[in-house]
Amino acid sequence: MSFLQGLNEPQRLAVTAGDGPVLVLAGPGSGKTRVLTQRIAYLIREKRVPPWHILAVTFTNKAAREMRHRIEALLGEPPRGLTMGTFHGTCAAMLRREAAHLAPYTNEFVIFDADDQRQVVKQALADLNLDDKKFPPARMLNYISAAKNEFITPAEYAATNYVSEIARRVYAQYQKLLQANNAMDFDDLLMNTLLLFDQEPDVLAKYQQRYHHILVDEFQDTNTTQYGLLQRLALGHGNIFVVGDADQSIYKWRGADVRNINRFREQYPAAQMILLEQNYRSTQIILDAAKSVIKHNRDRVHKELFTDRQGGAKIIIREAYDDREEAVLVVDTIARLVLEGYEPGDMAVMYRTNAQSRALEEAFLTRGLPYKLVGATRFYGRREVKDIIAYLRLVHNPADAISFNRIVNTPPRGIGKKTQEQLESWAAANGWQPGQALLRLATDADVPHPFVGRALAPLLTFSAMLYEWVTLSDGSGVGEVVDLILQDTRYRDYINDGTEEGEERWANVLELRGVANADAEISLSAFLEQVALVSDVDNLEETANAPTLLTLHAAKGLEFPIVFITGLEEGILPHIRAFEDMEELAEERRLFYVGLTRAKDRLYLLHAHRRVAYGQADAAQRSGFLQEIPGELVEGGNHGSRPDRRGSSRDWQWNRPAPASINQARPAAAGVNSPPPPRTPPSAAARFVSPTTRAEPRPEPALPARPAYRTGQRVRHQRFGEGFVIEVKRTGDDDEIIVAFSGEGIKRLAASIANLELVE
DNA sequence: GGATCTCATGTTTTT
DNA sequence: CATGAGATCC
Repeated sequence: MSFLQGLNEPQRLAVTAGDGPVLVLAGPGSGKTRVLTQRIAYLIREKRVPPWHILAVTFTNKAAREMRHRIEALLGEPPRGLTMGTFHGTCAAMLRREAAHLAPYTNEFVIFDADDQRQVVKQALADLNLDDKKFPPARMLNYISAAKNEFITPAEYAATNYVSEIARRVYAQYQKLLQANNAMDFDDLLMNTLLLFDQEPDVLAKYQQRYHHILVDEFQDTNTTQYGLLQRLALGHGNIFVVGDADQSIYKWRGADVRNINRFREQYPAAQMILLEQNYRSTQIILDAAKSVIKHNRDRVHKELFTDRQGGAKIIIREAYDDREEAVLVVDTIARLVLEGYEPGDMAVMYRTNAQSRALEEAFLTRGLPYKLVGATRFYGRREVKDIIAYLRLVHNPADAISFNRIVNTPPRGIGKKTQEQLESWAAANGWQPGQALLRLATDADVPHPFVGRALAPLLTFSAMLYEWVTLSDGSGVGEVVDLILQDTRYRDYINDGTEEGEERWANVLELRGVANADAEISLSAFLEQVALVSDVDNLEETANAPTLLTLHAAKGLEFPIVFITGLEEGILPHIRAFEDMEELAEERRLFYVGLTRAKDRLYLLHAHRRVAYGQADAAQRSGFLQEIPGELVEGGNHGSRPDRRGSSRDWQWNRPAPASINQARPAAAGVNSPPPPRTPPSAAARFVSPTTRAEPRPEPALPARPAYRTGQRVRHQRFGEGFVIEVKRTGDDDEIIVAFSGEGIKRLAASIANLELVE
């Protein structure tokens, strides 16, 4: 029984638990993924449960993929028929299969993302003659989403005040529009599945009979609707195995309800409860810090987490002058740790908001170091990518008015506002959506229509194109359809305007084309579903050996030997929006806790003295959460405000970090040209690196040596090739060198980074 | 009809 | 700052 080996007692209990409800409360790093995968393997191998009788739900596609691989490794063969995926993905599949019960939906329904949702809300507001200034679409969407997460239909929606009464009406109209577009939003996937279960007992019975065992990961982040789905499916056999950790609940804002854990215990009083308290991930120091922090939350069930990894490197807390400097500190430290033998891919930098990635990216780019970025401007959120997907969606589902509106005149083809209005009213009069109306023009030459004069020609052209694509899509690969669309619309000319940005956009289009071509067999429908449901973490490349930049939310479920958490300031973490509400503050603390517990070996916590927001720098205050870490766990102690720096009249030591590039980071490379040994404090980078990371005490590193660049000097650059120096600017600690390269034009380079070779 | 400009406006976290 | 909406001009 290889898959029971190496399990501790509670893990073994969980893996081999008998039938009936089981609740596993699993601390961070306690091997919950292991328990889930091994239990599935155990059920299949030992209990002779056919894989198709098992449903396993995870939070991300990536987690699902990983678990499937691990199960396959345990079994020695793929678990054929096992249903494993996200709630959304699993529900989408069921809805697609049961579309016959979903009128007016057809099985060609599309999934609308946040952008599309906003468009629909705006349309709904317009339909109801409501001012979208007074009722911002984003706010309306919050109401709508909250309702759906609570499994409340428009008819059941109880308005308690003026705004929620408006929200109720908008919600109702919004749903109508979605149906007219044959579209569902993310929440609908869950909600409509649950509605289907409740309205069609036969359908529910079918799935109850199919799934004898249900396993759920990240149970603390389920919402009411998801709970309802699980509860319905488990009626009867009651074989529901859930794993979660209330301390890692960080999606309350998305409708997740930690109380589902209590609800579960009430609903299944006989449920076995198993605590996983041994942490296999972090050092004692890191675990102790995390425990000290989370202890400040009230009303939580105490877990006694422990680890065998006694001791460990102390936690390093540093203040930078501003966010740019903070980023440089991080990158400097990463470069140094790499020199010490750590793999770049072993490191992650985490932050509260996506906007914070910017400074970090710049620091990496300046250094010429690669990084992996999760989120921010996600690939599938890019304008050009969304355009192409909108074309595909329209081909797939001509009723999709949102996609139609997006591309009807993109690229511009002479179908302006007025023509669009005309088209819309003509379509409405016939009970069509605009896309369907347009197709009529191509398929039915005699159809009476109101278009005359200038508007007619572009409409007919576009109509013929759309018809051509629809025809082609029947029986051809997605890639071919994409190619024809790109060709017909001359999309490249439109997007690639000769600027660097245009190049990039076109490259993104080509990348999407690559995705479409990757699988020759995939249907348009499956392709669209796939691109709608991927998350950023799903696309996280394992292979590239580079540090990962990601939000604390995205970090959930991941682990790294070395973790940096930046922006530990009041207003950032905890976020300013959480100040008023104790519950939200507790969630911010859990978020911090999640970040802390991602680290295996080393933890660096950073905050800045000034932070740029809205393009303006403001004084920032150290996060109160930092105070919750005991001083003995922190390198040099945990001093709230550090007297040696605070109150010093000048921040000069932060003004310009000495860039210690990888090539020059060898300590004290004092050459002939180097300045005298610093009376000045060491560079920011040097101060940041913990002394414990060094084998022995050594002199403070000197600033990098400065080779003698002179105007006219011929130099060679690794990437740019040969050129000659036009100008040398001595600036503070570094020289800026302006070089004219024969092939690449004029570049400004930082001497310490560029690593120029002198050419005779 | 379309391009370009200004202005204001607001940023958490995401399947 | 960065995006979006609205106005203005071609």
